[in-house]
Amino acid sequence: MNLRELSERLNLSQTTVSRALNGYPEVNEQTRARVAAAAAKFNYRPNVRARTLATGRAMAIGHIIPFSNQNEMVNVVFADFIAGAGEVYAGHGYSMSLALVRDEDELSAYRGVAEKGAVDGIIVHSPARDDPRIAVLADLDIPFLVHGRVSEVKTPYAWLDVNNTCAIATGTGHLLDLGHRRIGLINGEERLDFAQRRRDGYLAALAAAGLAPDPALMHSAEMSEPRGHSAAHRMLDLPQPPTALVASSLVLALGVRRAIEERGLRMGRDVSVLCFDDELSYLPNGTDRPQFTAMRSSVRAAGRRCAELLMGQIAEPDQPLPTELWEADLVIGASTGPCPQRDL
Amino acid sequence: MNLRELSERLNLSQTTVSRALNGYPEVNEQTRARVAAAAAKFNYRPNVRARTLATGRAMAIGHIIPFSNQNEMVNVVFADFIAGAGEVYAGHGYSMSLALVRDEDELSAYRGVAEKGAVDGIIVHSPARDDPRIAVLADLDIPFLVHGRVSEVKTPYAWLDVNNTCAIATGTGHLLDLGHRRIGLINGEERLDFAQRRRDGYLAALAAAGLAPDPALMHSAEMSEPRGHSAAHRMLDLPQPPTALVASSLVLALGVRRAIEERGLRMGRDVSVLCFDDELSYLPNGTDRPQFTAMRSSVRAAGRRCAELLMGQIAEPDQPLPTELWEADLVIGASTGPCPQRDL
DNA sequence: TCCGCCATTCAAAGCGCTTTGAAGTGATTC
DNA sequence: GAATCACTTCAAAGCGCTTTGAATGGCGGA
Repeated sequence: MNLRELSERLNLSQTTVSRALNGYPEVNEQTRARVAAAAAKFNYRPNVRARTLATGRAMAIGHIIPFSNQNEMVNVVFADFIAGAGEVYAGHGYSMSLALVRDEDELSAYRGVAEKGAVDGIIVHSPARDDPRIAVLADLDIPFLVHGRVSEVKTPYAWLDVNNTCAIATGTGHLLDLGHRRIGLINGEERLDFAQRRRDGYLAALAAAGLAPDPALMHSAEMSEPRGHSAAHRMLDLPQPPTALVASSLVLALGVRRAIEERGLRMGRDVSVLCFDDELSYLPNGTDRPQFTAMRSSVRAAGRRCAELLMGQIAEPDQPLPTELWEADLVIGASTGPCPQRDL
Repeated sequence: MNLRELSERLNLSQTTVSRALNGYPEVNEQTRARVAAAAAKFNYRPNVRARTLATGRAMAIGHIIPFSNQNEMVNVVFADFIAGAGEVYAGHGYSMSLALVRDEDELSAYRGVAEKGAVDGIIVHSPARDDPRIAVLADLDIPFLVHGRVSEVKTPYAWLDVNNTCAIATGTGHLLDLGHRRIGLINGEERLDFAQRRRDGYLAALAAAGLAPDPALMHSAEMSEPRGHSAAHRMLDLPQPPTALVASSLVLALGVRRAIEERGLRMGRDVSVLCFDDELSYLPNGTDRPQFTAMRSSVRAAGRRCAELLMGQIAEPDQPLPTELWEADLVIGASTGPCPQRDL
């Protein structure tokens, strides 16, 4: 059942039927009711493909998720971000088009997704420091918004980011306040922008306390549980082990905790742990008395907001490009405590 | 730059240009080269919307992820499944359209996604025992495939599932072989089909060993870390606590482990834990000496296979509906050991 | 009675591509 | 020299919708 058939059945023109169904005012209310009834009766649904061709809008947002070959890990936060964005899209009649893209086909993939007309806008995930995607997208002349930032790109672009530097500086400062002096950092891959910024925050906090960084206390790798586990072990094996660890994600922190406990130590007493908590729905850190002391910022909320900002950009392309910087909250949990007076 | 413009520039008809670009044989190789060069030069990309209208195929697969209001948790396995499916789609020129759907708008959402022509096929996630979606989709007359099964639906439909009953029966049997007699089950929500089947497997193994199930040792809730944690505590608080626990997912098992350690017990010695491991990329259980003894089946591989099966169905609609049942592997890890001879 | 106006409705022109059926070339065959 | 054929190319008809610009008819005011 298509528009032509329906309009023939009703003895009306396609124009009138289309307008009746789309709520245009220049249709007699009686006619509109008749059309609506027939549409329901014959179970008519307009063909999306034809509609998008005619209107010129795809009513879809593209999300491009990069994943490399060496490291097939799908970003842990991705599901929650998508959930947040998806909620908003649904409320606005947009659909969401996902593309998982291997690093090496990045460029072609952008063409694939942004290929003329498949989507009205794009959200860029997991940007690297000098992410080439920004230039490509700017060139493609399609609205896009970056979840995160791209330090090395100086041309303006739309983004929403957590203040990672400040967050980790605050967190590290909290550990310093507790008296810790040897503090390790277990970070994500530092080619990614957020990880680089978190590292900056860590270094800034140490510097502010007059401490020199120790390369042996800085680790960077993909953010999985076993990585956190092995990195923590390695640091705790040092002649001068850290008394506190900063983990760049809750998943890493889980591995850190396992390592601590395997050594017969207690987290929060013998070793303090602070992590960044994206408030993932399936890995909640607790509300009243969180398991981990953390810098907290909901990635799901970020997804929602990114969706809103991008749709706003699409609706009003002449507005300045939106940028938003969110501050993370420090929440005190059970994983931190005063520095043990080990050598006194 | 569209096809018409390009063909005018080349002094060729749209037909020839279209055929040249799409690899049809009836085009002079010299002409084809000329067309290809011009297309590259003018950066021509065919408009996807127009193409799908003309061909009648959307070249997109829809994924519908349900989430309820009480429980906003996005299925943990979802990201990995999507990653697997996405890889396969990319290789076949398909794109992936996601819809996050609140339980209450389920029906309308199906119309939204399957709305005439938006997608060529649909993958159904997290089916419940008597999932109403199957009937709706069958009615919509669009190819679809269920990841999991729907026990109460008797009409044929395409599916791919892990043999959950058998997997958990095997796992529980393993614990029984180790001498455990009080074994707890920490399951997912049992309105979901897979959880129901896992429960069946647990009960079957107990029955085979001549043991009666104890309701106090059976827990069912959403699969998050804190739920595993609280459920384990509750069971270990019983006058006759279990000596072994079966957890329906690795995330639950993480909470279980935390509870065990909080009580000063050691997992694998004092309390054995067996879980179902979906081989999530960011929560690997280890390969040589896994942290947890587990029934293992890769959800990413399932995603890949589901995508293949669905695309096969779309390509050859007259073939019988595919169904596939996968067996999970028992992998022995550090979390299980012989039943402690507590009261002897 | 005529005119202009408002409320409806319509025919037709796209949107940009694919695909059908026909036609224009030489070259080859009888 | 006419007929056949393979190889290329083309004009035009969709695909199913939206939207423009025009037409229709009923009505009150002049």
